[in-house]
Amino acid sequence: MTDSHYLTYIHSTMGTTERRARERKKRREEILNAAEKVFARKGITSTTIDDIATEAELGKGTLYNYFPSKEAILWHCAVRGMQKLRLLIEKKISAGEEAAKNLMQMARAFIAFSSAERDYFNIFLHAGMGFSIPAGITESEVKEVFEKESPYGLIRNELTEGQRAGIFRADIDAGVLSHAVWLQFYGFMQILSLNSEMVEAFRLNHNELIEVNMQTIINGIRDEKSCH
Amino acid sequence: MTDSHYLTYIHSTMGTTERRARERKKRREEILNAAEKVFARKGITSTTIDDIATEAELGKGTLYNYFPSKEAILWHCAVRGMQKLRLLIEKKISAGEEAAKNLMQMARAFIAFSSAERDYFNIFLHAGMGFSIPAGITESEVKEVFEKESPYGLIRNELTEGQRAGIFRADIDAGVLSHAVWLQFYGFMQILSLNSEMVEAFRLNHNELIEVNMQTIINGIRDEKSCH
Amino acid sequence: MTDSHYLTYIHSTMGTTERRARERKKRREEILNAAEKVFARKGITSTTIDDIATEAELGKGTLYNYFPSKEAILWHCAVRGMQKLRLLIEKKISAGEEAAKNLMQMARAFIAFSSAERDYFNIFLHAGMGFSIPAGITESEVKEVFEKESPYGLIRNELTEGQRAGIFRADIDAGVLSHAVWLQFYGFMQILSLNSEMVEAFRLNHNELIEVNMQTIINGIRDEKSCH
Amino acid sequence: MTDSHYLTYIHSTMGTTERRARERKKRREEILNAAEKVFARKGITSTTIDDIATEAELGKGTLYNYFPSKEAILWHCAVRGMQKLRLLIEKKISAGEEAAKNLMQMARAFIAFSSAERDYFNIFLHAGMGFSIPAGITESEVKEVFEKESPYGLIRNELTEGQRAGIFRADIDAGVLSHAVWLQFYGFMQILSLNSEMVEAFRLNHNELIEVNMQTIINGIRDEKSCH
DNA sequence: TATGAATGAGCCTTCATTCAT
DNA sequence: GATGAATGAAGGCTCATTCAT
Repeated sequence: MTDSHYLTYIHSTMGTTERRARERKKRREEILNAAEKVFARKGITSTTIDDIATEAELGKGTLYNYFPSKEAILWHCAVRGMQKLRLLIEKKISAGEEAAKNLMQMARAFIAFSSAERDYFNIFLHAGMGFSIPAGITESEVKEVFEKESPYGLIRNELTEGQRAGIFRADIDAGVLSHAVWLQFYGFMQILSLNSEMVEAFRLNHNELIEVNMQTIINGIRDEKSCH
Repeated sequence: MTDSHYLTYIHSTMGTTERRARERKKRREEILNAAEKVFARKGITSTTIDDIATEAELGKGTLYNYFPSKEAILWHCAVRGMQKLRLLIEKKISAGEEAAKNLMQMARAFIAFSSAERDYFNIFLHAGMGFSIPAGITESEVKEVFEKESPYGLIRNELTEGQRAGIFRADIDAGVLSHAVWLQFYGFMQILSLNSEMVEAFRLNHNELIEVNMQTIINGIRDEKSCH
Repeated sequence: MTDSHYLTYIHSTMGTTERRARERKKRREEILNAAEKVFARKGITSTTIDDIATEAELGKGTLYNYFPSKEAILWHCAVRGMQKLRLLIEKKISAGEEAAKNLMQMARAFIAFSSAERDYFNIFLHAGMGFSIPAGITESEVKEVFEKESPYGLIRNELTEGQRAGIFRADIDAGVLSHAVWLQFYGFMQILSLNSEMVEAFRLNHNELIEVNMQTIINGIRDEKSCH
Repeated sequence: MTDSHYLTYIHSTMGTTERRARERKKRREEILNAAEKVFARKGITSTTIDDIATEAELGKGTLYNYFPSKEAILWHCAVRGMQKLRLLIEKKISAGEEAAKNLMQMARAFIAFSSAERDYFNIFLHAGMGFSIPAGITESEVKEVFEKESPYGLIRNELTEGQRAGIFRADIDAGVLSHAVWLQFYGFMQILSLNSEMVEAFRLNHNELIEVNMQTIINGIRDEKSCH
């Protein structure tokens, strides 16, 4: 019974717990990976728990050791999407830049994302992401994700900055304006992603549509006095 | 067997085809009425064909003599909603008025509708309305409805007029711009209607949010040169 | 258009409705027949809806057009069992006979039934029959069945008569006494039916046990003064 | 490494087997304690192995080191209940007392127990206790428990004594009579415990019902000649 | 011995659609 | 045209038990 032995014991105990937690986390991620794949391949409503389990090469029951319901799996996929989107946006903006330019950069990141990760928009919609509260998830969880993981916070920063600099209309509360802009960005991308067939049927150019839209929004919030 | 009886018989024979068509149409409407009631009461995904049949006081099979599928019923409800919305908008605009004012009036009609007929927004969303192509409905049917029954045409008129008058940016094709605006109006209302809980959770003012949004869109498409 | 034609029309309409009802009833009975068979063969908890559907040569969904749940099917089987038991008892008693003799006849009918229709006792138990209120069935339904279909009413008649004749103790309210006796008959048969293995393990004679028990109960309620 | 440390080590080695056995037994009891708590709280059918493991603050797998199955856990809970009941009864009877009085005392103990420990009756019922043979438990184990731990033996003693004293009918074998009485006591309590709702629905007095029943049973086995 | 992740058969129920009458 | 009984695939979720560590 040396100290080292004792320490080893402690250490191994700590290691076990840690390893367990690490593996649990990894498994969770694998399940979400599998879910995303199947959602993309089969569509969300057609995806069954079995499909996800098969894709994850796990037993059906195992999934329920990690998530309380199918809906929760979907929601957590959506959270990941938000995180990805936010990271993408963060890369495109810079602290010193003019707010309107940053906002336009954000918009472009949105565009890039919506085109590269179209599946996430379906997930966002079905998860009620971007705003509603799914069963099994608490309101505060949703709020926290919204504020910390979604791009909302970034938008708000730019808007506040832009108002201070006199570029954006200051007659509207920054909170309200940020929500409005977020919902515009978001709602538009979502509706577009839902309806790609019709965009094609009308022979519209998807990217042009988005570009126009984003410019419109940003123009729309400019302080009119700043225009000359 | 009186004359009147006989005459009635003759008469009914003569008009049989017409009457048949009239009655068929009436029955269709009744089914849609029933469907809308149930959709509003139980929510769309929870509504079954049985529910609609019961509400319509018809046999379940009868519904299938009038519509090819449940989805089609939903879609036709959505078409009705579009028609209602369009009528509402038409009342608010006038031919001689300035395009920007007419557009703002349209926006207000949208707001009024989305609040008075919230159920229709759910129907729009679930029907994939506003853009996608449901099973059992042909693409051309969808296109026709979109162009003739939806407010899209009205928006397009105003935008064209506004571009001609130099008020709205003319560097963008009217078709693209109209789609962009329509999608903005529509997508925003929809996302809002889906997420009233979170609007409340964040203590936002629903109407203010809408008003700001609508103004932003219209401001956004103004010709910047027109501003001084 | 003769009267007869008219009448025929009416008649055929009536006939259709009637036939429908008749067939519905018949189908219900067939389902219950099938259920009873499977319950007896596989045991109640092991029986699945699929088993019953297969036995009934019907689709699984069809069963749900006739009964709201598996539990309800079980309960209705139990009701039938009660009716059978009551009929059997009614045959064994006669209006003019002495109450104690009639009661003993009842007891014998109980014995006969519990041995011939042992499966019903399992059904009674699992259905919570004889007293409790299963989901999907209203309390008043249960009460009505208990009073009209179960042997309870017959027991009560005899006890009242026996009290009047001075044979049974009259110091106890007839209602209470009837319930007590019913529960004794019933509970005893049930516990016995549940535990036939152990009866065999102890090499007890099943019928003797029952006979002794029944006599004991009837002796037990005799008016002690009547004894000399 | 102090002496005490060393001594402890020696000591623990010497007594290891004993201590092991002691601890094993203790652990078993803890599991049963936990199980009983959960059974009472959640109802037996709704209780899962996980629930029990959580309540016992043990891993799920550990339970399987102590009991072969969930059913076995339930059965051992039932055995404990029997022991409690038997102890309760033993306190109420005295060797010198008349058999009929002792029997009535037993009945009262039964009543007290069924009311104070209602959960045990549910356990008894679900364990098939009182008579049947659960999987994982041998017939001889069941028999032994029945004879040594259940109140059956006490009942049998009194009946034999009562027969000898000429108070109870001697025309029936003591074994059969004891079983009959035991089943009556037991079956009646059980059926009552299952059906408290209906007892209330019929506005019956629970305690009166029991008292009447118990008296009836005891009266029923009296030797009729002994009555004057 | 203790653990808890993994398992997967199994269950009840729903519901859009068909079709014989 | 009207009806509603019949269908059966499909789906989300549970949970006793096993087993590698």
